Order: sequence, then C-alpha cells, then structure tokens
Amino acid sequence: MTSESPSIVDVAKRAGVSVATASRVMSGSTYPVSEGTRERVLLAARELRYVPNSLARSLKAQRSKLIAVLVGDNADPYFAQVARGVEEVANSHGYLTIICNTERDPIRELSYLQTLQDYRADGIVFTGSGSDETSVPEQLEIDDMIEKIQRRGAAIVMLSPHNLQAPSIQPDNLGGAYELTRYLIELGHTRIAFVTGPASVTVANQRLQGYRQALTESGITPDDTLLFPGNFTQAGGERAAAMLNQLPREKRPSAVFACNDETAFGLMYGLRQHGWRLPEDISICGFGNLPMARMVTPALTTANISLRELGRAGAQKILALLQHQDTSAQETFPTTIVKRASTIPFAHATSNIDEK
Amino acid sequence: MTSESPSIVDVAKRAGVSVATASRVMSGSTYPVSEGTRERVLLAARELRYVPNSLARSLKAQRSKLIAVLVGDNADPYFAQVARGVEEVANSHGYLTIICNTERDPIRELSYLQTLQDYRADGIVFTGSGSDETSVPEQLEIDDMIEKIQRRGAAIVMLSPHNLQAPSIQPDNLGGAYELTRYLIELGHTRIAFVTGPASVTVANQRLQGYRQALTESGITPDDTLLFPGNFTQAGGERAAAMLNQLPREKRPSAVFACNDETAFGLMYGLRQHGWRLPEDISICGFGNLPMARMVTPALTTANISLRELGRAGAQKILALLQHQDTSAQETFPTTIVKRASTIPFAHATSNIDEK
DNA sequence: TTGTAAGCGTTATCAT
DNA sequence: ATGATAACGCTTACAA
Repeated sequence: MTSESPSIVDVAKRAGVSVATASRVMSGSTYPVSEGTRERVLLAARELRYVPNSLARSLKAQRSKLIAVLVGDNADPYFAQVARGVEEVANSHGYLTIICNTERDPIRELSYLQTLQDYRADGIVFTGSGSDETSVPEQLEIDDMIEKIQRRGAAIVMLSPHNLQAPSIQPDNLGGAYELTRYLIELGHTRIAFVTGPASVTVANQRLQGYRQALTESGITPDDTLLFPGNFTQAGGERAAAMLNQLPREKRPSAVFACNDETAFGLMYGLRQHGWRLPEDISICGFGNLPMARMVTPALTTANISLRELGRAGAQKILALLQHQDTSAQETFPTTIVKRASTIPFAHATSNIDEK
Repeated sequence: MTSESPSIVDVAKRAGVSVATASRVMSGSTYPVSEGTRERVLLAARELRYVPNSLARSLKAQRSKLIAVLVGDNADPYFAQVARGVEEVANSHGYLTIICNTERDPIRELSYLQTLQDYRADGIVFTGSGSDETSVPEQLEIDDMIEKIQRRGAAIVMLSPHNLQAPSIQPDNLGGAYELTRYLIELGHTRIAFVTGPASVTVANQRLQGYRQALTESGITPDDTLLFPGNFTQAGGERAAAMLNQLPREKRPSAVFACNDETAFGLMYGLRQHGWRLPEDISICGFGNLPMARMVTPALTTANISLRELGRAGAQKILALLQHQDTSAQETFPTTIVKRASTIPFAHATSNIDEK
C-alpha cells in the first residue's frame, strides 16, 4: 500500500544533482543542461523507474491537461461518436479526456461543471445540452458557473445550440430539417407527421422549425395534430408508432419526419410490429445518419452530421482557445441530406393507391 | 488570464481563522470545530466563491479520484455502453471517468497506461484488449506497467479475457457461442460458417472455440473453408458477405455465425446487396445483442451481454478493490442467447428446398 | 551550467 | 477548539 513512488528528489539524489537540474531534464525544459548531467539524470530516472506526478505538475503549472466532454448519454451512438472525436484530438495533443453523462439534466450538468472546476479542467466540450427553458433556476447557475470557468482561463465550446456565452460549433439543424422536408414535399407528400425530441431541447426545436418552414413555404399549413411526442430514443419512436397506428386511415400521414435516427429506428420497428409495410405504407426520415441508418430495412433517409468530425472540431477549438488564437465565436457545421429507400414518392405509396 | 481563484488561505483570512480550521470545515473533516467558526468559514467561502482545488487535494491525499476506462473504440456501441456503465458508478461515488480509445493497439495501450500512472489514476477498467499474441514486445511492457500500477495501490479490472495478473469479470463468450451454435444445429443446420474477429484477439477466439466445440460434440467436423476473416466491424461483415457470395451454390453454408453484432449487421447488409433474401437464403446470428439487434430486418439472433451492467460491475469491483475488500479474482459474466427471426429451421431454407 | 528556495493549494501532525 | 507548520511533488525565479 505505502507506494513509495520515487519523486524527482530521489532522482536528483541518485544522479548527484539538484532537484532543479533533475526537473529541467525530466520536464523537457529548454533550459540548458550539459550533456553529461542530462544523461546521468536520465539514467537515474530509468533505474528508479521514476514517473513524474502529473497532479503536482498540474498544480504548479495551473493547468491540468484535462479536457472534459459533457454528453447526454454515451450509450447513444450520436454522443459516443462525438466523444470519440474529442478524445482523438485531445489525446494527440497530450490531454486526457473526461467523460460526463448528463442525461440532459441541468442538475447533473451543474454538478459536473462544479467538479470540473475543482479539477481545473482546461477545456470543456458541451453537447446534448441546450434547453429553451430559461426559467429553470439551474440554468442560471449554469450560466454563472460557465462564466466562472472561463474567467479561470479554461475554454468552453458548445456543440449544440445553447443560449450561453460561449463559442460554439453548431450542426445546421434547421437547414438539414428544411432540406429533408423539402425533399419529402418534392416526392409529393403533403401530410407529413413529425415526431419531436424531448420538450424544450433546442436542437429538437430547431429541427421542428426547419420542418415547419419548409411546409409553410410550400403552401402547406403545419398541422399540429401531426405532431407526435418523442424523446430521441427508440422507445419514443415506438410509442409514436402506436399513436400513428391509432389514427383512422384517412387521417394518416404519408410520411413522417423523425427528429433523430434513433427515433426513426423505433418508429420503423413499431410500425412494422403493427403490420405496416415500409416504405409503401409510409415514408420515414430521420436525422443524424448514424452508422446503422444505412443498415436498416428500408435504408433510412436522413441528414448526415459527421459526428466524429464534429467532436474533433470541438476539441480543436478548445485547443485554439487555450492558445488564445482568435477563433470565430459561432461556427456552423454542415448537414447534408442522404436519400435512401425509406422515402418513396407519394405516387407509389399505398395511402395514395388506396384512395384511388 | 491571471485566474485569482481564491484559495483556502483567502477563506481563512476572511473568516479570521487559521488555514487549518478553514480546511477542517471545507474538507468535511470529522475534526471538531465550534459551530460559530464553522459558519464564519462557510460564509467566507461562499462570499469568495471558493472552489477547493482537487489537484492539490489529490496530491496531498495520494489518490486522484480518477477512474479510467480503456476501450477499443468508443464509437463502437459495445464499448460505448460499457463505458457508460463505468462512468455511472464512478460518478455516483465521486470519481471522474477518463476515457481512452486504444484501437486495440498495444502501443497506444501502453502509452495510456503510462499517462494514467502519471495522473495517479485510482482505478483502470480494461476492455477490448486482450491478445493471444504474447510475442509482441509491448505485451511484456504492458504486463510490467500493470504490475507497477498495482504496486502503487491502484486497482485494475479486466472486462475481457486477458492473460494478465489482474482481477477480471469476463462475459461467458465460450458458453454463449456454444449455445448459439447448438441452437443452429438444433434448427437442422450442419454447414455453419463463422466470421472471425480480429486475429489473435482473445474474445474472438473464445467465441470461435465455443462454435467449434458445439460442432464437434454434434459430430460435425469443423470445416476451415467455412471460416471467413472479420474484424468486428460492419465493413468486415460486408467483406465476408462478398466472399460468401463468391462461393459456388453447393458449397454455401445454410447458416453463419458472425463473431459480433456489428459483423452480423454488415453481413446482412452485404448479402442483401448481393440479392440474397434473409433469412430464407441463409440464417445469421451475431454476438452481443446491441440495441440495434432487434431493430434490423430480420431481427438478429444473438447472445446477450448486459454491457452497461458489465461496465457497472467493473467499476464496482474497482471500488471494492480500493477499499481492500476481498473480491473474487475471476468472475464470469453471464451471456444468454436471444432467439429472433434471423435464424430459421434448415427445413425452411431455400438452400434446402433447392436441393430437393 | 548548476543550485537554492519559494510556492502551487491541501491536509495532517503536533502544539497550544 | 484552534493554530502554526511541515509535507505532497513539481517548476521556476533568482543566485552563484
């Protein structure tokens, strides 16, 4: 138990030099040290199996070389990929990555922020947060905390829409949803349902807005009876399927826009359980283009977000901020729609044929 | 930039007490402090917005309250879920979780272990490592490193088979694969192909072994021409599909055991691209029971591993070890097979019908 | 080129 | 019950 890890003092002693010199060698300082002593120190360190203590180093240096990534849920492939991207860049720059699952709960978010402040994390990448709700008291505290963290010199980057005072890289949710809806309309669909995300989550509402905008522009009045509540999970999609199935035939939409891919997967599964044939009975699109989107049957039409790349970009922005390189405060991250088999022309849909 | 975070010294000054007293209050020590002073300290801390420095605390306490989880790739849902479970338990016990993507590369593994040693991580959960290759020089160094880490007093737990000196919780890969293969045999299949995992990765070979064992016991001689190389990815599964498709009709298997679910997904996708109908043309099973396994068409027969729970168990074992509670060195984690639509009786298979 | 010593923010030991 | 002080392991002025 008593782990007598050798410290730099031991190394110095063994090498017969001062701690300062030993430190200069071990820390890779540019400070001049004669070749002879350098080697003696290195040798001593090797012999003692010396391991520098990052905690002490960080304490002294006032920077931890720790980057945190706050995600809604790492078990969700969306977040898992973003986190992967963050870690990739962080690691290649000598940073460790701390992962925090917030479950989109402001209380948990706040608690993590507090802890990360305690640990003097150098950077924090936010994703899967962002609520429209400004009335929640925690939101104010989060605002406050974020400011404190930034004042300390740490960098914060948001990868989802947020009304906080921090640089962000935001996927073009509105644009993607708009394009996707336009595409459905071009296919001839007019009754297009929408399965929402969790209430008051900004990303979800941005997508809803894009959907509505496309409808309106095409002269279709958004019909709120075609809005079904979801929560970004497969289970939510399945519940929406049950509700769709309850609808009298003539009220059924010929297409559904699911707020994210997971929802679309659950929706497809649920509808099929209820005996619907896809895509004949209904066209479906998702959002995100998860790796499974092309694997399901029928392959899912969706909007691609290069999630791993988004994570990488987030981490890179953190690094840039830490070096006080001016980076634009708000960047947009492209989303491009991917047309696949889950959406077919209204002309081919059974809902259309039935009506004939 | 100059972040004048107040330290405990400032709090003490403001409260008009010694740092010792302030510390006793702030650290939640059991040491007696009069109610009056306690409140003065608390007030001062609040006014100064004092945030204890975990780095300093860890340095002093010789424990970092950091737990690391080493995964092959966090973008793989298998690992993402395990990591989620680890983080869940870690967080609820006041630990932060560091995530490390090793890409199953011993060099990267070693480098992470080194860094984690530097940071004095209290615990390390390994998963997605474990090679049969003992000849690789890095493997020896990893052994060495692990021992060093343990000597320091840190806890290490393996969640995949490993020939290292550390406690482990291992999913019953052999048993699951055995059961799954038995099931295929019961369905009447005799020509059962196997898509492997990455070469020399122990988990993959354990599954192969279970498959072989079941065949042999049923009097079927394992046929190595039915072994197709995979690598635990969708892409690997797709390549295997192409190879299967090349096979002359009479040499085709009537069922395939894919070494994990991702491979099975790729395989299904690939085969369908080549015009195969599933499950009529071939039965398929995977391993892992990822959330998508039930969503694909046909729903995938597979062996369930409660991955999040596995991660939780891993973290719990770390905590137990840190408190020197004796926990059994080697635990087995159950796998249970889940029968779904992707596997049908040989009697219903087209390969059988064709032969008639 | 090398060494001395102060300090990063805590906590624990020993006095008082 | 409270306080002074010495660590924890490292880096960096400042001296030599």
